[in-house]
Amino acid sequence: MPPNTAAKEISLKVIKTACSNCNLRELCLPLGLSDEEMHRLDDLVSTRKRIKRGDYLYRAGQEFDSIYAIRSGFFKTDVLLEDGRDQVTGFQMAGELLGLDGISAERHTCNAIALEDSEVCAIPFPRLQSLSREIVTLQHHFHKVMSREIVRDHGVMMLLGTMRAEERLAAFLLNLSQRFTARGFSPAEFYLRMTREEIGSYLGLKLETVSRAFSRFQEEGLIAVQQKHIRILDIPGLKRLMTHHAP
Amino acid sequence: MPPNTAAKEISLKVIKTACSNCNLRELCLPLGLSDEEMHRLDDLVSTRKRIKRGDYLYRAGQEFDSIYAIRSGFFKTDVLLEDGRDQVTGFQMAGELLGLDGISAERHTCNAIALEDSEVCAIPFPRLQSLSREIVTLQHHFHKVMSREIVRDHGVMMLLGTMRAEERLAAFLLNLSQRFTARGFSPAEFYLRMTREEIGSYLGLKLETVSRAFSRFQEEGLIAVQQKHIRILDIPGLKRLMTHHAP
DNA sequence: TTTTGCGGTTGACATGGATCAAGCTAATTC
DNA sequence: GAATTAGCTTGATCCATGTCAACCGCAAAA
Repeated sequence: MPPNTAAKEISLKVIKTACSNCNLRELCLPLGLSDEEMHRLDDLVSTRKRIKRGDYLYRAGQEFDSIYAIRSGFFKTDVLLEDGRDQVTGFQMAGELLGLDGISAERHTCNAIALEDSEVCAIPFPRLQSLSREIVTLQHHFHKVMSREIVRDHGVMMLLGTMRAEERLAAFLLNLSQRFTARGFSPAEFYLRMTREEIGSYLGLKLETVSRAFSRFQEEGLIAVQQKHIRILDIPGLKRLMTHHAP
Repeated sequence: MPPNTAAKEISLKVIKTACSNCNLRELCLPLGLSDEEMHRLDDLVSTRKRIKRGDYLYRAGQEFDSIYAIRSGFFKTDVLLEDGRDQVTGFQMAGELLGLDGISAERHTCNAIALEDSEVCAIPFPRLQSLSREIVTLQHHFHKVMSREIVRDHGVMMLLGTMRAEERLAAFLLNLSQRFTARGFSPAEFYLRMTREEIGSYLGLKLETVSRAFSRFQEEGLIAVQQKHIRILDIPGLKRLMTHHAP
């Protein structure tokens, strides 16, 4: 192999690691930054990490030092209660941040587990804090990201507190669809990365209930399910289900 | 009235408005700041606002410009769904912050309603952002406060997703008890500021279920209830209820 | 003081989702 | 390619909580 080829490969790799060349920059932390600012962020976000399917990115109780931006792949986060019960608190995909809950006690409060082979950018939190004191846009955006997480959680609380099983699942599918769309994928057709049990845990339901709801949706022509492959056939129908099925 | 008395009163009032003289400073935003830093925060947090019982501090949809620190009183926040369903997303007491959800879209996403006559300090958010670029401790603390809110929400999701009615109520009472304790009140005896319906909405239960759970706790000698007056008789008993009643 | 009404309690009954159980499907391992 | 297994589907039954309804009690209004 001629040496210049190797050099090119290396340099390509370096370029690909930078925020400024990441195709997720409009979804992720760099949103709204100028070129100059983004290059300063590049220095910070240099560590990339591969996580195999099933592996932990971090565990509850571990010391917190970085937040993570998902570059590719799919994660779930879950919380464990002392008595063994656990709950999935979220599913995260490319361009989303993991670890914000750890800031509060400087210790992670949940587990983050890859649901497929994934790649994340580690962002050392103290350095992010310094940089966001210098780059106002970064500070503002970071605050918005944290706040958005709070709003998202309120949505989940709403779902768990007031919706019935089928409404919850409809809301879940519509949410996935919308997030896939934002990433340039089909809004109507996707593979679920999580099991029925994980969906159930997230939605406060048992896996059997999730399965039955999928079957019902299929019978009613709202979706086509084949294991983890989902095609949404009637988005307005799913939306109607959510608003008109009030008790 | 001699003029110097009036002057004294005014100056007292001014002093009382400042963070540096607020007895909540160890719970609230100023936590960890030096005297000099706290005085700089004082300038920012100058606007006090009284909210009568039943009145809105802000409403979902309103433009966001400030977060609020509760100086005295008690609030609830709730989210409304299009179809009329609503859910209480939290109860807030003195020293806690309201409005963090509004940062994300620069618009409040929930209603904040006083459950008793209350007083809040308005903190203009853009100014808080500037100041936290200058005062590192303030920046760090603010990040922790936001993160703590995320962790709290995960706790509620856990509660709504995996706990049964009596466990939820036990968790709720223990949480109140602990927060009252942190404010120097009795851990065992307090008045609820909210109705059974509001508790139910927060816990994802109907008011009848809440009422029955209260009665059951009383029968079992865990608490003494008389309307809104609660005395916790057996804190370990309530804790046991939460961990050993797993399905 | 009496009236009114909201919030709370309690009972009887209904039901959505949990639980238990069996069988199926499609990966993964051998 | 067969065997194994994790994940999924479906049916039968059960139970916690919701629903509906009656009544109680305290606080505000008259």
